[in-house]
Amino acid sequence: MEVLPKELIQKKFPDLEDQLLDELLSQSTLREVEEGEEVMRSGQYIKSTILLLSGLLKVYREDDEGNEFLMYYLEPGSACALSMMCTARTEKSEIMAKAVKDSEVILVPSELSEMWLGKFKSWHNFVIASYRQRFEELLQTLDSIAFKGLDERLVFYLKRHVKVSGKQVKLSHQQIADELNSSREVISRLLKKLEQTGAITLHRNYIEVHDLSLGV
Amino acid sequence: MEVLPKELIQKKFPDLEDQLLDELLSQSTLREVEEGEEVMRSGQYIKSTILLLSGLLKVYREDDEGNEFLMYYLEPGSACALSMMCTARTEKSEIMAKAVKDSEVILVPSELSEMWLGKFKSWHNFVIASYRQRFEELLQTLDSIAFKGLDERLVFYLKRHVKVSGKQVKLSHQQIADELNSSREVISRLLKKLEQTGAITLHRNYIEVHDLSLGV
DNA sequence: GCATTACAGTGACTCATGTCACAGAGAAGG
DNA sequence: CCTTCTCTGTGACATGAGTCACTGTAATGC
Repeated sequence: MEVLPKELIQKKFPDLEDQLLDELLSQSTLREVEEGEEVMRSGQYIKSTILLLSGLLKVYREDDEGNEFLMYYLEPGSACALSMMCTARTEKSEIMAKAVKDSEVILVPSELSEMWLGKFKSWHNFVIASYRQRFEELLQTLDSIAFKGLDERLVFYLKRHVKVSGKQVKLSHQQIADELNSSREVISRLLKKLEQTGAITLHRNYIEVHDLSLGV
Repeated sequence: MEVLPKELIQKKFPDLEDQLLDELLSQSTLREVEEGEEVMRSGQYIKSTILLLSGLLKVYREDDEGNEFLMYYLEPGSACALSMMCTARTEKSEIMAKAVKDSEVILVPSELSEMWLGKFKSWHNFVIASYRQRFEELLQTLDSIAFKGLDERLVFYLKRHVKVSGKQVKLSHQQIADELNSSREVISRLLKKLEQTGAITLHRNYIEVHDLSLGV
């Protein structure tokens, strides 16, 4: 357990009121997670709200057979709505959060979070806003799965990735396939096509994105 | 505009505090919608929160080409979280709510709803609970699309339908196909298979559900 | 009662994805 | 330098789902 730098939190979460920050500082814990490490799993341990201070998390679904798909990324300054959401986790699949980069997260015990809802207007707004944003993102994901072919989903996926991590996409085809719940060979082929349109350039273990609008 | 029967609302929304009900009664409007009528469309008109008093609504997504798929059903006593959620509706697709049966909805202007969040603890809880529940249901839908084949999705769909409307499913194959974003012929075949397992019996314009667990 | 319409069933075909089986090319480690 | 592993590329094939064309059959309307 470390000292939380108030200024940093304030910078990342500018909408939270001062008094709340003080409580946050005194009552929550900071945790550093390494790239690849699992941050949470729905319904595991004591539920706490997770605030992301630095780094990058991905939130994804995993079913009983090990299939997974990406729900969305979480960037610093945002909260993992799940921890508040998932009262009853659904039958067979779980929601997982994993660090994509080394990250720092703040863990807020649920009772506290619950209490703050009534006590601090800014916390309340923050939570509501989080719900909204996640809901929207989830809808987008849903859309892309329901209506689009894998080719478009791949472009959508790359766009999101570029947005959070820049144009050097350091992923193997296998990893991408996993997150789209597809298979490597198929992704390889689609990526090849994208390369032919000039949208991207393929390298070993990373992809250079030029202009994804060419890939449609 | 009619008089809202307080007792009825109280019965359907037992968790809302008394004082809130009074404000609700005096400041919101009751609207009756007929089966098949559109209740809302994301981003249309003034946004208001919708409380369902009686009947049944379905909430679904529709993309620019007229494809649609069902998100979830709303039963009396629940709120349409969307109206609060969808600040920025996403590019090309819209969320729609349509009455499956004749229904009565209460329209709460957004400013009011917003204000109540701070003023009434019970409203606040109600809203949070709604968010949670919708989120969960959306996740379930997402799951079924992402991981399951159309056969399982059909079973999942029928189950939901039975839950809200009973074992006499009065739908044509075409309607089902639409809500699953599939095509009639395919649904016909799958239904046929289900009939062969004894899970259902097919009739013209309606399906009799016996035991969907046979259909897996 | 006859014509029309909506719904349901079926076979043939296409297309997108997924799977299997390999092969080559870099990386990594000794 | 040689071995081994991981990542990538590709062809052949299987499967699920969508589409087309057509038939039959119950409901509806005049």
